[in-house]
Amino acid sequence: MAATSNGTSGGPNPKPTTGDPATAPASKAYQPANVEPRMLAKWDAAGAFTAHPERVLSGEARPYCILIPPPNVTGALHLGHALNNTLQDILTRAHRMMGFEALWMPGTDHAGIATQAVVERRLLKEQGKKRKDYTREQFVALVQEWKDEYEKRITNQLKAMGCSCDFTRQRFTMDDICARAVREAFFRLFKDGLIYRGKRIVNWDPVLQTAVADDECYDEDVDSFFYYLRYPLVHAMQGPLGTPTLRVGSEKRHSESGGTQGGTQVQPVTWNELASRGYPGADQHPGEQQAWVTVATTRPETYLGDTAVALNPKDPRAKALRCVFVELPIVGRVIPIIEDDYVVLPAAMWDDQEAAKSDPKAQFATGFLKVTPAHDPNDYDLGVKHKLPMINVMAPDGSISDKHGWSDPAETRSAHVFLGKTREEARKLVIAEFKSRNVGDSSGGGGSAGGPAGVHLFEGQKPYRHSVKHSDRSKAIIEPYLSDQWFVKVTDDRLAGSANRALVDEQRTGIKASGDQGTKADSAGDGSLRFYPSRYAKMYEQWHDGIRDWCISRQLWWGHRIPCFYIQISESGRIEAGNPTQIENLVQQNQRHILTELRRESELNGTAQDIWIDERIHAGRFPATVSFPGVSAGKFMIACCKTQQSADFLIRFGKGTGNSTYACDSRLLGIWQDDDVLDTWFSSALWPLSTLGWPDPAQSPQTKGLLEAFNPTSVLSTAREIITLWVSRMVMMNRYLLSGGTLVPSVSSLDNPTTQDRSARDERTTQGNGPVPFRDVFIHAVVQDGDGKRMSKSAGNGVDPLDIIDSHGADAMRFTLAQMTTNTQDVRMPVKPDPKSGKNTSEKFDAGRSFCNKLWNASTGVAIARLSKEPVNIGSSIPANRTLVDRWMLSRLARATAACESCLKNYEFADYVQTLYQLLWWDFCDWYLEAIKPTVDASPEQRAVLRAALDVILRLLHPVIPFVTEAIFEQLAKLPTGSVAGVTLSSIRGDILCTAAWPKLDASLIDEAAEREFERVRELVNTVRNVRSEHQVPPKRRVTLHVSPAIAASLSTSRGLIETLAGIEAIVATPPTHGSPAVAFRAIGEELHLSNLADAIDAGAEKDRLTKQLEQLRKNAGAISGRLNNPGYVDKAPPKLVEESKAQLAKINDEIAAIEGKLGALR
RNA sequence: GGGCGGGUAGCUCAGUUGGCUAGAGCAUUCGCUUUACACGCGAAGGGUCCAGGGUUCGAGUCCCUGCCUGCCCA
Repeated sequence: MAATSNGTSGGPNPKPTTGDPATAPASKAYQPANVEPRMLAKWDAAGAFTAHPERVLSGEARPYCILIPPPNVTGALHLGHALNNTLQDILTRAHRMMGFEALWMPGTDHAGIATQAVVERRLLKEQGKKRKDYTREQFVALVQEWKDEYEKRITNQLKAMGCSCDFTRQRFTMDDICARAVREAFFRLFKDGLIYRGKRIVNWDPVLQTAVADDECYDEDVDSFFYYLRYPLVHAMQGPLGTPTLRVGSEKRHSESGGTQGGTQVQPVTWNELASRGYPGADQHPGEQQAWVTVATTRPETYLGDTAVALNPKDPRAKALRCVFVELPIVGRVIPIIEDDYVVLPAAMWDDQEAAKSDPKAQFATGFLKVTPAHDPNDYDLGVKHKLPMINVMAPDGSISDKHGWSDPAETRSAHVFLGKTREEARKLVIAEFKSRNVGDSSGGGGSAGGPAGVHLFEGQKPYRHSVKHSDRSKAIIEPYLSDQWFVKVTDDRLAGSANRALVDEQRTGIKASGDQGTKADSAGDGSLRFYPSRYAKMYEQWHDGIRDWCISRQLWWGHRIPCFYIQISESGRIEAGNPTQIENLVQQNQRHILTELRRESELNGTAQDIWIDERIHAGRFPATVSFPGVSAGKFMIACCKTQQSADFLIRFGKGTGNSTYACDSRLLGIWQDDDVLDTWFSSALWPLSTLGWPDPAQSPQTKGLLEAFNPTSVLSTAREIITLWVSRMVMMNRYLLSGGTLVPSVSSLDNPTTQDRSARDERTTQGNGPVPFRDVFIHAVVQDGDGKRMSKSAGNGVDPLDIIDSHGADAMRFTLAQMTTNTQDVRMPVKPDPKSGKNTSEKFDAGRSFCNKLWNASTGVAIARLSKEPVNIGSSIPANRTLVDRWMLSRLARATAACESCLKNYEFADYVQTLYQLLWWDFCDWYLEAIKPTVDASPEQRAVLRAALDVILRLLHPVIPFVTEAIFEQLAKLPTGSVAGVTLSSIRGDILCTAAWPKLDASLIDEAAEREFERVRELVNTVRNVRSEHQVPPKRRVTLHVSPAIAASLSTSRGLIETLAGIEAIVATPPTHGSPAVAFRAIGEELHLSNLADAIDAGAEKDRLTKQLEQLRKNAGAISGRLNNPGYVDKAPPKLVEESKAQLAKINDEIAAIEGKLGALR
């Protein structure tokens, strides 16, 4: 998509700018709406966020790059995005100021199934139309409109939040640049044997008729039943390999005879026979009656696809059942009984009855499990293990069908009753049919109810509540469905192994710190990927240890279409439809001919290297015939294309040779592309490559130089559930596709494609060693509501960032979100509707608003006001001239700057914000500004420090609250600058704050003596304030502080400070006049007095105050002396600590004595 | 079922290798229209650090068990 301008015209902030708020304040409070749009325009005009890769490539600047986790175009951004984007912006802005060439790449994700489902729902609701009422192209165009709309909304939200993204380089996962990367990646992985097509059980959504991923499903408890079905036992002839031939059911067969059908003889097994084989409980049944086993199932309708019954080898019945078969009622299929310890024993057979009670399945189990490999993932595994046939009995819409793998009903009319029924209908019908039949009835017999001697096929049902998978998008119950899908072989060591090796050693389990090498076969890691917080590394590693191949095909229209092509060969009436062997032969005979021709022509027109002609079909890797959804008989996979041109050529080739006749009188009818699209995560996995222009950045001015300059990127900031879905896949793709150090991967020669697999294997052992896509992964917290529930629109507890921006301002939102970002996994945001607007909001954002207001008022109302009155003199602050409070302030600034740098490095956002909160509010506003008010107008030196202090604070705060700081900086920048030795405040570009340099404060500014002395002042002031408050001295009343001559001398430099801050008329070195109203108190280790508090001292209040103090002191003294009386403490604790305790106790005891004396005097 | 978090003041959360009287913001109470800020200033109250056991001179912090709660994976 085209680059979007960084203008504010489309911005969501509706309020117009009403002029310079500094000169025309309508209200005393900071009004973000008056400032934010103007700052956006300013940044835009400066092109401040456009990255310059050439500066990195030339060595002028180090790169700093963050790729935005692309939000879905399904909807607008929510608070979770706001949090993540705030953090990314803090990092980006800070590093930009630190002199890095910063690129924050924005973009959006096409979110295949989610977006398609949203658009389909809207079309149905608004126009009553379904997807298939449109052509594929029409429908995709409609989704594209939706995408354009939401992409715009998302972009505007990002801008309103102040995100310093490089909007000139915005990407979309389906734009041309990303599409090129997808084709290239698919092509390479396919060619290298890392993408394959295969049959698997997938989560099938029968409504949307597509495979969906686990993360697109949710589990919900459903009230259901366990049904108990009886399967009659029979003898059957063995197949050639000792397995029984599946016998097709028959109308003709009678239970009493051993009729033959399809070469298999079937005879009932009687209870007598089982009894003779030692089957427990067989003698409880009439001896001549046909025996049965009872399977327990929650899904009776799938019995149509059963291909075995399984029981546990430890089951005492197992031995007697060997070499016996089961005949599926109605269908008549004869299936084997297999033994597998996967099967849960019924509770009664457990050795440990307690454990059996706690296993709900054991409570319901009969010990016999029906095995339906095509409709249950566990059964599928059993099917593979025991080499069972897989019979799919459903159509893609979930109805019972004989067109997708089930062929027996064609020969048995009885089973026809199920065809076309939905899963729910089929379930009822199966139960009804079982209820109407007896064991021993002919399988196809007419439904007569069991006579008195008959035993119902239906044994009963028990209520059972269990969790059932549903599709997120359609809410339909997921059908485990066997179908043809595309897979990435992530289990390959070049992918999963390489992802684990990317972790830094200290974050890998199984890697000992030193010495014990080789505990893991792949212990030689690259060590460049690091998780913050580190615990997530374990999750990442475990994911790869248990990873399964990744199903990447989706039966959707919205997405990257799989770049693989099929040919169809007509059968000229000579081939029996659906006959695998004949079709296979046809392929064998025709394919080479067609492919040879194709290769020759593609070489002639220059697209040969972009077409991977797949001859592995000969090795049986790709099944020639497929009778499953999406592919019909006679259609074969032939090639994978890398470019649109090569695809076009292929289609032309198909058309042009449509009349050519090949062997067996068959003809090439055409070539067309696979209908499926790729899982959205496939394109997301390439995000660090595609956004930076891979495979050929030079092709577009937007991407030129990006890949070389910015991959590996600096950090990925994302949510934890994304670790498995996205982080892992990006690492695998980046490392694989950039391995070998070549940016543009060379396409291997096609000279010898049939042996490619083996001949290239040795070279490939070095593949997967490319760079990681990002060095750090920061996992941020999940925003929850006040009850710990995840925020979502559907739950009604969501908060829209734009609402917060309207009510509190973008800075306030950012500040609050950053403040909440501690190392925990969740952050709670109590939500309540705003009484005025009805929109959801949270009081938590008040903190951010107050903070911005405080900064605004302190800056404009005090600092800038004073600086404007008496400009700073150039060269005016050198250390020798600094007052205590200036030295202290500079020391605080130097410490805060260092703390901020450390926090940013470690992704400690809450600490970063806390540091700045304390610096601004406690240090700068509460103490520094108050302290300098009486002196600053007369002191050029102090004005220089004030100016520098504000400047440093603005720079440190800018990454968190960019708007208000930029607006203040605008005013500050107009004032002349004085230098403050030790403080460097420079600019990278222009005179705006977002490209001002990060402040440099010399470590020598850290002044411990000034801090100690200021602490004394602060203690004294606090104590005086406390005494005043206890005695209810009116705030305006000036009191007199009496100190000893020694203290008076030591306070000489801070006398004015103390007088200002504590409301003191004078500090005198004489005791209060005897008999005058005065209060004694202790502070800074001395006994001091305040006089002139009031005309008369309230003795009662004073007594209360002292008594309270005394209690506290005695408690403390008790604790310390208790410790000192403990011999263990004195012997074992560090001596320094013991000494400190002793000194402390002495001091407290002194104070206790002094207060006791005073209390005595008061009585 | 496997793995990972959390449980500290009324609320939301800090609390570094175990060591000063366990902190902050909001809320509450009291005082204040003070010349930047009531989105403010000054002061105060408020905690059996989930429970039980263990290690230690000393545990909110380390170990074990249990309870509650949330998430990820299967």
